[in-house]
Amino acid sequence: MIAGKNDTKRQIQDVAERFIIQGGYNAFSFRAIAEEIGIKSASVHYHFPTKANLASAILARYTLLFSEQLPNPNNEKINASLLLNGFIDGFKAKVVDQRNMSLCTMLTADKHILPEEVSAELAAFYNVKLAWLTQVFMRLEQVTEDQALVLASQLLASLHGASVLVQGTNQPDFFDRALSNWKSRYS
Amino acid sequence: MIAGKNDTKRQIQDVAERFIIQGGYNAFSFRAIAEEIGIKSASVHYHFPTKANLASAILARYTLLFSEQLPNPNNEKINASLLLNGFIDGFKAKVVDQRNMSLCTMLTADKHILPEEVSAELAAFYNVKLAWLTQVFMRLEQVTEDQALVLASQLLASLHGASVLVQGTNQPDFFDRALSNWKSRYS
DNA sequence: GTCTATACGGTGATAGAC
DNA sequence: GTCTATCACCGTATAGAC
Repeated sequence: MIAGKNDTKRQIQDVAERFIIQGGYNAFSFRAIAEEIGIKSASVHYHFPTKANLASAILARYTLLFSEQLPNPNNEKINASLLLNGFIDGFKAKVVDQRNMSLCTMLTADKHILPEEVSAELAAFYNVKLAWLTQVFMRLEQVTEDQALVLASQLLASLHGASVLVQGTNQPDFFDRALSNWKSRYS
Repeated sequence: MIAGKNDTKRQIQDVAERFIIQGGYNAFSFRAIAEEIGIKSASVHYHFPTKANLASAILARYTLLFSEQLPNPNNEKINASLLLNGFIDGFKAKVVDQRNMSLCTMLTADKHILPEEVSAELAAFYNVKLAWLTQVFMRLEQVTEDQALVLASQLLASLHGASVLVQGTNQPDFFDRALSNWKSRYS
């Protein structure tokens, strides 16, 4: 066996994450997950006792992975505008090329029906992104942290909104249109 | 009776719309709707045979109402910057003050699991908004229609993204932060 | 760890009485 | 137009065997 110890547990999270990305919190079920990976729903419950437990585990894993993949915003060897464009392109790859919304956007939409356990993880994830962007903008624009946070909020809103427009209109072009001011500013 | 002929039909749509706004397409049921307005689920099916039928009726009504409430973008008696700020403030009132996402944002999130009948209505709605904003920007910036569409896309993305950030972070302040560049530009 | 079996409520939808 | 009654699922979750 090449697979690691927690292979089934990982598979469950992978499949469930995909379901959430496609249809939100109410669109994934223990039965559907089990069927897809070839086990029974009772076995899924062995790894994750409740639905809330599974969902928050997925979100925690997602946040961790995302944090690890972000380069150090204060690494002087990397140009700040390069860092920013990399962030934008990474977002584009996820939500436009793959015709999806991000996991956190989907769960945010379902916030009203989310178990507290899950919604608690969401704010933390947004703060990771905002903190990173704030650092980058401080380098790029030589402004205070407060002013950089405003820029970070503007860009992050543009990114999330662009993904909504792309999905809603069926026109992938909207992403570049909606982000054109940011791209030209730091090209 | 003060109520009009189609009062029950209207009530059903009102309640269902609220459920969708709060939890998406999978979060409303004929039974829950019926219970809230004091009838049985079979009676709901009398007015709207299927779930897809009800959802698309709600979206069609929403689009129509929205279109009717928009002022004529080319009415020279109204200042163009006033039109734009009115649009932004209207959006803010819906998604920030009421702590909700808009109906179309929610349905867009659920696009992958939407009946074709429903998803077909979505693009049309976005196009109504974009066409209106494009007209306003043509007046404001004296630019070509293509250039105005870019501005319209940028603003609409900012608005939708801001609503996501507000929900996800629990910080209503993010709306004004994310929109500050637009507001200051046309104040 | 995974299985079978099962509990129990929710779901969209329909037939037919009033 | 609204009702009762019913259908065939699907949902989360658990007990207990292997």
